[in-house]
Amino acid sequence: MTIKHTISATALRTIPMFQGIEADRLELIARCAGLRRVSRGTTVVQAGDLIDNVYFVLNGSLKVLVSDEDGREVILTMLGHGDVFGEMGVVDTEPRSATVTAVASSDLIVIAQADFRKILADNFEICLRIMCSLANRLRAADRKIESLALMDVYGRVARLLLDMAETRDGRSVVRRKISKQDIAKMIGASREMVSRVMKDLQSRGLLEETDEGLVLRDSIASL
Amino acid sequence: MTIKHTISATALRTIPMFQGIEADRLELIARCAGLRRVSRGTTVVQAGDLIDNVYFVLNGSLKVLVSDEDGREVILTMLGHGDVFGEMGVVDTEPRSATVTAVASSDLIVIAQADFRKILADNFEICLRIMCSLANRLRAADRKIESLALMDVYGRVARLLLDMAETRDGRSVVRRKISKQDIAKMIGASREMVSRVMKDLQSRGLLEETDEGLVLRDSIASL
DNA sequence: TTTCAAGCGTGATATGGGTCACATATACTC
DNA sequence: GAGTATATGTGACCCATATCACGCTTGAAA
Repeated sequence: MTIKHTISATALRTIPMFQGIEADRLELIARCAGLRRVSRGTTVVQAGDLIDNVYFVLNGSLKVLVSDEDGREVILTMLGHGDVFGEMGVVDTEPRSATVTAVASSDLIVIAQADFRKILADNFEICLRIMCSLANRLRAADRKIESLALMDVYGRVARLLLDMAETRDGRSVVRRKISKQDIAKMIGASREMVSRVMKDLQSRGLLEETDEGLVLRDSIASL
Repeated sequence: MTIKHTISATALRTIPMFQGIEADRLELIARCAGLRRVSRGTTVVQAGDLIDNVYFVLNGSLKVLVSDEDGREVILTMLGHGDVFGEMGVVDTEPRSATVTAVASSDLIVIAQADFRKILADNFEICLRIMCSLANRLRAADRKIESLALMDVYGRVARLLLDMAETRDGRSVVRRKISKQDIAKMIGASREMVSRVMKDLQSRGLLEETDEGLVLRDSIASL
């Protein structure tokens, strides 16, 4: 595991969590922070591990997943620039509840748990932002529970695509490249079913594959 | 809506969140707190509402639920003594994401959002505990996602019962009274299916209805 | 180039579990 | 105690989806 101890306050500032924090405080934080680069496929933390560090994603992409004894997986979230993980271990002593794996090579800021706890104690603003991030993840998780319990695979695919889309000159477009395998794991469906559903959505004109990414028609929202 | 402004620091102290807080600070907190009694069926907060208050459950029982446009419901969690809700509104400005309804008459401590934000700023300990509670709820939500995505109704019923059980002279027993309707809504299944599954579990001796409550046999865990 | 691993498309088949349709039961209100 | 809602058992039906079993593509490694 390669950790360089050369995080500048400037690098920290690219993370929303640390924006607007006074320069001298940020300097102190930077001093506890390391950089870790991971390549595609690397597992950063494993479910069941004891908690060690808090991580901030500088760039790249990672998936948070749990799997059962037969190896079937569910992807709980995808993480990208600005996201935090491992912060739950700072406030209690439970082991990691999920595995985090890089789906593309990524740069992570690493801060030891104990250091981060001090940072929280000294920076109420960061405390609030961590709470805010937890609250948002909880809302997202609740929405996922809702969709698993109430919607069929069509609806779940549609919702996922809409959630991943950004507005690009008036159209909703999913830029991020994601495999159907992984879509399936994110919505609790089989890979085959996702294939069939997406093919059908394309033939109905609700979805179009361009080199820009997946373009969604508005009416996909009503599925 | 009946709110009495007569919360004593002693009442606050029954809530784990406030245990171990110094008496004078607790006194200040008590001064912003009101008491609200709600009877069975009362909806305390409604999804979509703007956030107003933070609530702590003194006693009773409430359910947190979301429903879709056809009125089909999912119960996200049950709340009981010591639980908090509405705290997510303190850190951001999203409207309420779920509805909270009393399933038995309950007493709630009510604190206005703005007051609670000040309390957080002055009490790092409470800040940490709120984070801890958010983290635990997130873990529980993730577990629920996992079970919805990977387990069948048998497994989900079994897991729910085990989660609700307490150990009572060597046996796992579910004391809390809960309707099969609500079990169904908690695990994303139909009421009928829950009936059938539980009947089957009883006939296989994995589950027994006594006046103590539902007694679970250990082997139910392997479903 | 060959090769190996991952991802993908698609048909056929089986089934878990939702939905409908009742009959019963239990409880709460007046 | 009558009357009205709310929870429950149970059978029949059938449909949305998982699963299996292929063969095809693509991309990276060797």
